[in-house]
This record gives sequence, structure tokens and C-alpha cells, in this order.
Amino acid sequence: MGIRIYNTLTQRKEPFEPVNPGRVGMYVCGPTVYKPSHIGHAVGPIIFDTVKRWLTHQGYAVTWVVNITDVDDKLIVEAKAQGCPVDELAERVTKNYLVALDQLGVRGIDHMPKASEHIAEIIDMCQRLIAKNAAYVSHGDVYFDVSSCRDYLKLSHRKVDDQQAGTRQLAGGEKRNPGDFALWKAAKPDEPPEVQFDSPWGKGRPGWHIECSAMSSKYLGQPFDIHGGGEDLIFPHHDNEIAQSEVCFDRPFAKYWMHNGLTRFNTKKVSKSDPEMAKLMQQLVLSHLLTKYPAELLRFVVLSTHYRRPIEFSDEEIAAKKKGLDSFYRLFERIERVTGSDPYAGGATLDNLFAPVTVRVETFQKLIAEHAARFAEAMDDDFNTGGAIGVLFEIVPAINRFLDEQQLEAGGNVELKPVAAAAVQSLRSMTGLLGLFEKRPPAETSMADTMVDSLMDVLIRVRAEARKAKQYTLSDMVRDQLGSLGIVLEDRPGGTIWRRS
RNA sequence: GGCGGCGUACCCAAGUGGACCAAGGGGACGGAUUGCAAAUCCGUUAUUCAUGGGUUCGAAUCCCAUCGCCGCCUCCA
Repeated sequence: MGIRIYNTLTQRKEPFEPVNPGRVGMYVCGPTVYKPSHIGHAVGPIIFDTVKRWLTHQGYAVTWVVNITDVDDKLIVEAKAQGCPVDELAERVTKNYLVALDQLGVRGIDHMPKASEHIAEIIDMCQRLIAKNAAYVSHGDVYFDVSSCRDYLKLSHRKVDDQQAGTRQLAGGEKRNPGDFALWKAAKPDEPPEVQFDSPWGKGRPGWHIECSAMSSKYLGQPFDIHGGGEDLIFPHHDNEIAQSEVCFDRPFAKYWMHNGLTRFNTKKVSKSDPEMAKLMQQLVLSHLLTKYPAELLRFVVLSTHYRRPIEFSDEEIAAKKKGLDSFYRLFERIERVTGSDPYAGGATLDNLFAPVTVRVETFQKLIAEHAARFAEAMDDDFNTGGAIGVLFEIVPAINRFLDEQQLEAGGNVELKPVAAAAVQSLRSMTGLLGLFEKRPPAETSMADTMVDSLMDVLIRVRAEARKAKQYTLSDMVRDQLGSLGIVLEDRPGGTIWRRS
């Protein structure tokens, strides 16, 4: 049926047809790097990373751009407070952000352009707009004249007149219309030299909005296919991007506008500038969360809900999601132990399933294939990762059931082991499209040394002897005491295994 | 005030006109399995989708109204 995407511009789901057949250009608004990034900044990249994975899987060659806004009022203020240069602050925050994204499995970003490195392109756009009479210079500032754009605010579906009067008169009387926004801001005397760039209008720096227009058109051309970001950016940021870009180049800007729901905490939007949220913010800083929870769990939490819905981010919710995730890890552990195949090995494809079919396993294989189809259906439907994960949760018991029924763990039907292994490979090929279970999870503690393993072997062997002699008081004591140390024993058909709880 | 969205079981959540009189996860309860556990499997947990009207042969899904919550209109992923 093909991919369908909800387009904010048209307010409905549309069949996805790229501007250029077979190729997709995708631009997502990245952070302004002035303070440590929080969980909300990771949501977009995780979602669009998954979008790219799915588009790629469906045969498109995707180019994905995420910008870094490293010149901005807030950076200047923050750098001053910290007593360091603006570029140093930006670099530090950016670096931490990239480390976090990497841990979260965001790998698909092709370009991460910085505003400070695209001043020439920005100035060029300003000049074009001035030449077209769509922008004007005022005291060293350059403003976009919103009246030059007939369908201004078409993305947010507002009317210029409906905007509350007077709220945007901060810049004083230098604007022709209160709604006009800055393309270029003249430098103020006390601003550090690293944010003072030469321009035809004197020293200054870019306004907000313009860098996204300049950089997206540079890396993706115009029009390009998908423009994404948090839904709080629809107005004014994305409306303004559209206005300046379309007036500048006389052609459509972006075809599909995708907006992700905002992360919430205690039902409130997660926001650095909200004073009430400020106290809680350190709990929601990415680097902190990543010490508290496995990155894979955070990614899983984000993808468990459809991207347009807000996510309530709480310890309770994460703990519940973790239990679900664990059932996957246990299945993988089990399949590895029983079949000897590595579930985390790459190169898995659904085709593995259609290896030698016997009547006995045909139903099972068909079942997996049907689930794979449902998974694809969900992903095609506006990247419904929540629904897709629901399908994965049905596959796990199906494989466990097969293992149980065919008594594979107890050593029966050895010839069916490859079938079970292939089913897990199939499952893994689906989770891989969500960026999940791509590699073996790191050991839960740093003490994963061989000594612990050896000691556990000794304890398990001693306990086995006790059980053989039916000395259950003793064997249960070993198990209980290990339990209080956070170690769980499982007596399996093939012997006892242990894991940390 | 304007614009946008949301309200599905105890909690999270998919489904947005019939093929589903509602997936899936967590929790709870019962069963199988086990020496007992753990893990795994099976089953139960919404005659109903905020409320009230309407459209339709048919609605959780469309329309209107009401209530509640959230986002944007200032910086924000």
C-alpha cells in the first residue's frame, strides 16, 4: 500500500511520493546548544532516525540533515555567565549531545551543519530577499516583511490578524509590521567578537529561522521532501522558514511537514525556560538519564508511542517499559543457549525463514511471516512504531511457544533448532529497523569479570549436588541468599543458569 | 481571545466509518510446568472507546454541543 505520512501542512495523512523518485531529503531542526540537552532533544532524532531506517528499508536513498544552532542570544548570555567564549560553549554542548545521540542509536544523520559556518549562505539569502523587496534594512538589522508572503502562516493555519496584538514589539519601532522577523541582527557593542560577523550591513549575526532555510537548501535543495521538528516549532519557526525560503527561491520549500509530540513530565512540557521545570531539569538532562537507564531502554520508551503523541516521561513509566524489554532479552538469551546461534549477529533477513520447510513447522513460519507483514503495515502507516512494537510483542511468545512445544530446550527435535534461530533472526531484522537490539547489551555491572563467573559455577555445582541428594533446604538456602544479593537462579532443562535481577 | 491537539480497561497504549462489538505492554488473578522457585506457556481482567445529541444500513472512528487536560500565539525539540 505504500508509506503514508501525516502532513501538518495539509492536516491529513498523504501517500508519500518523494520529489525525486527513489531519493529522499529530510531536514530536522536540531538544538540551540547553550545548555545541556534534555530528553526532549533526543526524541526527534530517535524518531527521525527510525523514519530514515524505514524509508531506507523501503528502498529510498535518504539524506538526513540536522542543524546545530550555535549563534544565538541565549548562547551569548550563557557564555557570559560562564565566562567562556561562545564557540567554546557551543562546542562543549554539541559534543555532549552527539555522544548521547550515539548511545541512543541515532546513526543516520548525514550532515550536521552549524549556523556559524554558513554565514555566507545566510547573507546571500538576505541579499536576495532585500533585492526582491521582501526584506529591508533597519539600523543594521535586516527584517523579513511578512506582507511579501501571500500565504504566510499556512503551516500553523493562523491569520496574521489573529495573533495577539502587541506581543512582539520587543524590537521597538524599527519594524514595518509587528509580525516582521529578523533575518540579521546588528551586533551590540558588548557582544563578544566570535559572534560578530561581517556583513553588508555591518557587524552582526543571523536571526533565528534563517539558518535553517539557508542550510536546508544548501544540503538538500529546494523543494526537499520531509521537514521535521517538535510541534512547538510550527509557529513561528517553521512558518518563517517557509515564508523566507519560498519568497527567496520562488518555489515550494518542503513537501511533508512532520511534527513530533513534546515530552512531558508531570503532565507539563519539558522546557529549559520554564522556571517550574528548571528544578526538575537536571533529572531530565540526557547525560544524567543515560547514567540512570540503558540507552536502549530510553529509545524503546520513545518508540513505544506514536511520534505525534506526547510522551509522559516518568520513572514509573520507564520501569514498566523495562519489564517488557526484558522479555526480548530473555528470548535472545534462551535462543542463543538452545540453538547456539548469536541473535545479535548482523545480516539477518526475513528470507532466512524460508529455508527448508517441513509440514511440522510450516504453521509456525507462516505465523512469523504474517506478523512481519503486520509490522510493515504499521510502519507504512505514518511510522506507527507503537503499533509495530505491539506486533513484536506477539512474536516473542510465539517463538517461546515453539521452543516449548518442540521441546528444543530439553534436547528434542534438534533438527528444528535452525527454524527457531531463523525466527529470531526474523524478529531481529524487524527490531533492527527500530534501532533496537542491534548489539548485545553491555554487561550490567563493570564487575563482569571471570572471577564472578567462576564463583557462580562453583555455587551452582554444589547446589546441584544438594538437589540430587534431595537436600532442598540447603539448595533453597543457596538460591535465597543469592537472591538477596540480586542474583536469580533458573533451573532449566539443560542445567541451572543465573542472571542479575 | 485566536490556532492546534488530546480524552480508549487499574496504569501505559494501537486502532480514526464495516473484514477488530477494540492489538499489545505493565499490574492483578487463575491454570500448566517445577521438589519448591525463577523463566516460559495458556487463560481471565473494556457488551465498551470523556459526556449528551446527530449523520449513516453501520461509528471508538464523521458532525454539533458540553466538560476536562495539554501545546502554540515570547525562547523552545
